[in-house]
Amino acid sequence: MATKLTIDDIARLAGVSKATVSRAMNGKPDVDPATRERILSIVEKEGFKPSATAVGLAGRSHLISVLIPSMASETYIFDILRGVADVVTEAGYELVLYSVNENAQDNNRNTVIDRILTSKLSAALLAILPGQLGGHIAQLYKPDFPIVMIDDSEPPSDKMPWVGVRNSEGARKAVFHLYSLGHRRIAHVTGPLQRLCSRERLEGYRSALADLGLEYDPALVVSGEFSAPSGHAAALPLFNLPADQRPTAIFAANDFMAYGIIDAAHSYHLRIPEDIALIGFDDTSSSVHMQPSLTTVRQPFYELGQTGCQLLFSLLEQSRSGRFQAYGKSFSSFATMHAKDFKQVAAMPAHIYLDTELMVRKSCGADLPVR
Amino acid sequence: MATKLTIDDIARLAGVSKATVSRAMNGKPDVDPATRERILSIVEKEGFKPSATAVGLAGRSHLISVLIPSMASETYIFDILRGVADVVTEAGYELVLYSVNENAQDNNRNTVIDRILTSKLSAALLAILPGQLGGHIAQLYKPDFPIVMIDDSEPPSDKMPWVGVRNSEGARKAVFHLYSLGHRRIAHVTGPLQRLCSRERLEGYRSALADLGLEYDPALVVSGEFSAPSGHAAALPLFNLPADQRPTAIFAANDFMAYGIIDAAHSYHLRIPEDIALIGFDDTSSSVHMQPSLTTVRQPFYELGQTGCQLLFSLLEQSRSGRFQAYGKSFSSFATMHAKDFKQVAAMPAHIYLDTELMVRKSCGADLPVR
DNA sequence: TTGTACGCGTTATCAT
DNA sequence: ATGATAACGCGTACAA
Repeated sequence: MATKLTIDDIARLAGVSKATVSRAMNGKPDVDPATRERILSIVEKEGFKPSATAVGLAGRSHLISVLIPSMASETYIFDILRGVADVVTEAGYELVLYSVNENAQDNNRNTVIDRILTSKLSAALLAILPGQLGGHIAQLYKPDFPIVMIDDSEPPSDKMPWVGVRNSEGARKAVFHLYSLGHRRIAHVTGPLQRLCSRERLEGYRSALADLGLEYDPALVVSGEFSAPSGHAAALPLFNLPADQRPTAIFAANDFMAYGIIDAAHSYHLRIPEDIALIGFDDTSSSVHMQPSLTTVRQPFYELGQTGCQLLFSLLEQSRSGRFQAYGKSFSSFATMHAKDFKQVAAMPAHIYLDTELMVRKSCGADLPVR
Repeated sequence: MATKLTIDDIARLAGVSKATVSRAMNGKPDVDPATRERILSIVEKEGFKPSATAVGLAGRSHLISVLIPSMASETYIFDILRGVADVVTEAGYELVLYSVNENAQDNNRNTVIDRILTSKLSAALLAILPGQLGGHIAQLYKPDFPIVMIDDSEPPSDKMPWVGVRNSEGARKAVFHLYSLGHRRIAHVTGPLQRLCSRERLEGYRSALADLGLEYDPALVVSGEFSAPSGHAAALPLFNLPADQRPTAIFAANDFMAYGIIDAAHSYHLRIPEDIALIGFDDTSSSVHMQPSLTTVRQPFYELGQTGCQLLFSLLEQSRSGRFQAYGKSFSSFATMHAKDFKQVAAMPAHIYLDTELMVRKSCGADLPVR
């Protein structure tokens, strides 16, 4: 059924005014418990859901805008998005998706962002914009419109709430693991160094070498572009080194470059992992299917989305003054989350770092005898 | 800037009433050209954008709801979504994303769908729901709320608008190609047969065999579940056949199963493509990176999303009575699309089939001498 | 051709 | 504790 039931209908059925119905549903304190109970049961029984548009017009939007890069071949965006979507849905909110063309001029970008701000459609913004795109969001910081950034962009300012991954730690896990397997000449193929995550992984690689007492050899560090072809290209100078200077292991700054390295190894008749051990970064969904299956540093993309979204809700909670109640029992899931998590959520720090996990598979040669 | 500019402000600046502003912006016929020009230029100059919420409340929602499965490990959903997002954005609409849990009870599903319908937030619905999920959408057909389904679900009724792929033709391309390379014992690993796309691919396989004068051998047809492990498992009975009955080529109903088959071949010390040629289906983004790179039947996922969305807009166009104009020059992109494409778009058929494309790579052995 | 007035569903404010 | 009323911003009959 579910037709054009309005708040007036409920008010009439309950014999009260619509104001009271609204109060009851939003958990305002000043409602007689008996009245509230009666109203909520009618709401429940009739299956009344407030019109999202009307709520929005009245300044209580239940929409969250989410920005993603449109060209993203990088499939992990989807995993982040799923995390976001699940939390948004759980909270009884809706998700409005905008895709931003990375190649477009600033103009285009700002158009989208303008639209989000001026349409006043949504209550907050979650930006999943890797690389340079993110910087442009920084200016948007307004006290009444919560924004959270997810991903590897540099936190543009101390004020901008931000969720990311401990890239440096992740890189260290990879290098330590290779060391434990007996490797001493460990190469690194970096990502584009204008991106913070690339620099952090490089930094982790270097600090791990230092901690292990290994010398940093510039000949063993090649930079790529996060794509498979660039990984292939980056592998060539390493493979062309004299056998006694050639690395016995490579840590690639992402999985796609590792794919390219596998391909290059084939051309050179080098076996992975017997001749060269390999570890990637990301745990892209296909990495487990590669031949050999790719050992990699897993980023918790789904959790990244969840966490970013929770942070956003906590900011929303702060900007609205402590309301945010559940819509009767029909939204009990949100009520639960609220009761359980909110005190601590409301105290969430502005910058959150999540941990990576080393996924040990075949390409690192963990099941081979230590060299 | 872009602040709280309302239609009243524009009206005041133009010295007319808000009604006239509204008419001018929506391309209503009964506005003096000079007045319209003046109003639009002011709109342009001030950068006025109507509040999306208010527009929605007034019954002119610019939101499109999109349903996707939440558990989708299947990354192609994201490609479809990008196609949808780009068309939606191009049209000056916004996209509201809902993820549906496949495993949840009907209850859960209907909750989401109910929310979409009763919140009256969006003007139309695009459902990207593979498999069984799709069936539930069928009942939703209402004349005033356009719905389009994308994907492999069976078109639930003649009335339900639907966009899909020519699965049978795609399968035929694979089999014909293998035949041209000299293969005569061609096996097929099917998807789950309760899904229409699996049955269609099987049907294409059989019809191609028939056309080529090859006998259909039930021993060469094994069913899988669209996952890599199921592909691995399905390969075993084929590899265990006596050498003279063993297939020389396998056509897998999707790429993930092909990955499993590659893995199984390793265990059996069978080389791909030298001993067994392999073709998959989908062109999942990682297939090009496999070792060997996977020859596969490409589905145009991005285009699927675009087309589905265009179909949806054409239905929207039908249900609103011939309006749908551009918002002055700021939305010129949509105006362009409108002028260029709409006549034909408005005549789009309810069911649309897109073509597949055979991507020839290494795994089929196309660069080997014909057997 | 243009203006007036109402409706959409909710929340805030001020009364009671 | 509850009610009445005024926004919120736009589209659109209906009137002029």
